[in-house]
Amino acid sequence: MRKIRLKSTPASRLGEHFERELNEAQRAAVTAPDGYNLILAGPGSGKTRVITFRVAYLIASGVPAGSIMLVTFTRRAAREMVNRLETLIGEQANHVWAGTFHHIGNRLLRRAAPLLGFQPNFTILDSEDQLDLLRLAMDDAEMSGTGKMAPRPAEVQHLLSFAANVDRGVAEVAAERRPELLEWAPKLVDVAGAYVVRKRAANCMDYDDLLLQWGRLIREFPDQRELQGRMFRHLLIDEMQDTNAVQVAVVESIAEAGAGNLTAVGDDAQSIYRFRGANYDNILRFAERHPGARIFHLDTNYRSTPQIVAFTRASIAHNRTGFPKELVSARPDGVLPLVVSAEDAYDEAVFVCEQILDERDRGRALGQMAILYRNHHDSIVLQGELLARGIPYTVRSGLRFFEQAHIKDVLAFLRIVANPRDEASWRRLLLLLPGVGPAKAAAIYELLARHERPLEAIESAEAMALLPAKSKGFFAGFVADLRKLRATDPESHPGAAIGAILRSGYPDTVRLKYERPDNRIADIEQFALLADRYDSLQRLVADLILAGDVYGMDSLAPDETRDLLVLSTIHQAKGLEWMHVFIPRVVEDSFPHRRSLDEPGGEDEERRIFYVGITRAMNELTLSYPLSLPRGARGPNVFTTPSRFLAEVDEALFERAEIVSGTGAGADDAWFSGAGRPTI
DNA sequence: TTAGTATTCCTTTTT
DNA sequence: GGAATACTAA
Repeated sequence: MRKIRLKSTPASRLGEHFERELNEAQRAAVTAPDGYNLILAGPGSGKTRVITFRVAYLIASGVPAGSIMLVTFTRRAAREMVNRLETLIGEQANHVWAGTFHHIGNRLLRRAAPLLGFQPNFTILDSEDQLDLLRLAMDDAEMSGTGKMAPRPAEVQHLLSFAANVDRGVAEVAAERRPELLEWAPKLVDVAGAYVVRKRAANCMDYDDLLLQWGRLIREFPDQRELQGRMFRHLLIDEMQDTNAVQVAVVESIAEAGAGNLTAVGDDAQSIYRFRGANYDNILRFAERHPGARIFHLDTNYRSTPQIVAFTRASIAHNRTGFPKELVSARPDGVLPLVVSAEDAYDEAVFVCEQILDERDRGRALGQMAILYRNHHDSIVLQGELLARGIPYTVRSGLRFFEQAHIKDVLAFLRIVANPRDEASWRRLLLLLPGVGPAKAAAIYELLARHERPLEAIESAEAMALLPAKSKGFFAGFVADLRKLRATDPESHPGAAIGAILRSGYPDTVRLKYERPDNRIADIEQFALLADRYDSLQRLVADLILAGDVYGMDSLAPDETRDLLVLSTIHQAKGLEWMHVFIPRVVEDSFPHRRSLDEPGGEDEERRIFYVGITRAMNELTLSYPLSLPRGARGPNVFTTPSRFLAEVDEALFERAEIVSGTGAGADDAWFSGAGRPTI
C-alpha cells in the first residue's frame, strides 16, 4: 500500500479548533508535554474530544501517525475516534494504531507468533470454543466425572481467565475467590496446563492469550520490547480505570522501553469491569507509579442538566474509595430525575413504552432514547411489550451476532480453512453429522492432528473408516462440501466461501437441527454480503470475534434511515449518551446484583455501574422499579425492595411518581396477557 | 457410542 | 424457566 502524507497538516486550522472547541482544562490536557500524563475525565466532560485532539496535536507537532498507539475500550470507540480524527487531520488518521488491547495484541502477535510457539495463522477462540477445549482439558487431567463436587467447566473457565487477567496463579486465585474449591487446586493447575497444551496443538489463542502472549513477548524477548518501544513513541490509554494488571504491564513496559510517553485517560468512578480483572488502582495509583506524572482534571459536564449531575454526585458520594468528584454541569436547568414505582414488571414495561411513545409523538426520535439495564435478562419483559406495540428497537446485549449457533457453524467452516488444526471448529462441524458424537469427533480430530495437512487427511479412506455405516453418506457430503469451499479461494474471498457454504449440504443441516431455519439462512446470506467487503479471511474472522459491540444484523449492516430505540446493558452503554435514559428494575438483588454483594468492594462496584448508567442521560432520566417480581420458576410474585441506590439519595434531588392502574384488575389482566408475554 | 429424556442447578457484567 | 448435566434405551 502506497502511503501518502499530506504536506500541509493544517496546524493553524487545528489551532482555531483548539480555541473554539476546547475549554481551558481540556486544552491543557490536549497540549500536555511529553512524559506520563493522567487525564481524569468525568462523564460528559469531552473525554473523546480531548483524546482525539491530543492525537491530532501530536501528529501536527511532527509525531508520525503510525507511531501512536491509541487503546480504546471497544472497537466502536476506536472507530469513532479515528473518524473524528480524520475530519481534523485527514487520511493520516488511519495510520494510528487504534483499537482495543485485544485487537492490537492480535495484530502484533501475528508477526511474532513463531517466537511464542504458535503459527501466524492462529485462530482466536471465543468463550464457547474456549469452554469446549477446556472440557477436553478437564478430561485430560481426569477432573470431570469424579463426582458432584467437581467444579463445573464454566466455573473453571472463569477462574482460569480471571487468574490470567490479574497475572496470578490459578491455585492462588481459586483459594481466594472460591475457598470451597481448595481441594481441587492441584487439579486446577493440571487442567490449566492441559488447556495450554490443547491450545498450542490447535494453534488457537483465547481472548486472554492475546494479552498474555503479548506480555510474554515483551518480557521474554528484550529485542521485541525494544522494537515495540521504537514502534510506539506515544501511547494513549482510554478507560484506564478498566485496565487489568496484564494490560498495564504491557503498555508501561513499552513506554519505558521507548520514548516514555504515556497518556492515560479515565474516570475512576466508571470502573465497572472488575469481574474480568480490571484494577481500579491502575488509575488511582498512576501518580505513585510514575513520579512526576502530570494530572489533569476535566470536571465540566457538557452532557447532562444540573439536575441529573446533582443526582449523580449525591449517589457516587456514597462510595468510600475514589478521587473526590467536583462535577459541574455547564447546561441550563432541566427537570428532576423521575423515580417511578410500578405494581409489577409488566406495569413497568407498559409505563416505559407509553412514555417512549408519548415522546415520539412530541417529535423526539426513538434513537434519542435508550433503556439501560443492569442485567440483560431484565430486558425480556420490555422487549415483549415493545414488540407488541410495534416500537422498533435494537438490542445491544445478550447473544452477539457471531455467537448464534448457525453463524458459529459458518465461522467454523471458515476457520478450519484458515487454520486446519483448529480443534474446536473441527469438532463443531463433525458433531453436526448424524451419528457422530463426541467420541467419533475426537477420533477423527486425532487422525487429522497426526497429519501434516489435515484438510487432505479428512478426505482419506482412513477417516471414512472411523465412521459408522449410517454416517458415511453424510460424511462424504461434508468432505465434498469442504473441497468446494476450498475451491473458492476463501483466504482472499471470504464472501464467496460463504456462498459456497450456502450451496452445500449445510442449509439442510440448518433445517434439520435448528428452529426458524429460514431466518438463519437469511442471516448467513447477510453474513456473506458483509464478508464480501473483506479481502482477507483471517481479518474477517478476527474482526468478528474481537468486534465486541456487534450484536446483530442491525449493527453489522447499519441502515441509517431506521430510527431505533436502543436497549442495552449499562456495561455496553459506556461512552454513549441519549436525550432520555430509562433505567428499569432498580430493585435490590437486581441492581445491585445479588451476587456482587458477596464480594468485597462489590457494592461500590455496583454503585459505579449505576453511576455509569445515570450519567448517560442528557436531558431526562427515568428510573423505575416494580414493587413485586416473580420468584423462581412460576411462583407467585414476591415484594421487592427498592434499590439502596435510590434510598440513599436525598429525596429533594428527584421526583417520585407512582403508577395507578386506571382500569380494574380483570381488565388489566386481559390486556397484559395479550400484550406482555414475551415469546423470545 | 449416540440420541433422547429426566433432573438438577443457577440465576451478572465482556474482550 | 432455561441450560448444563446425568441417566437410559437403542
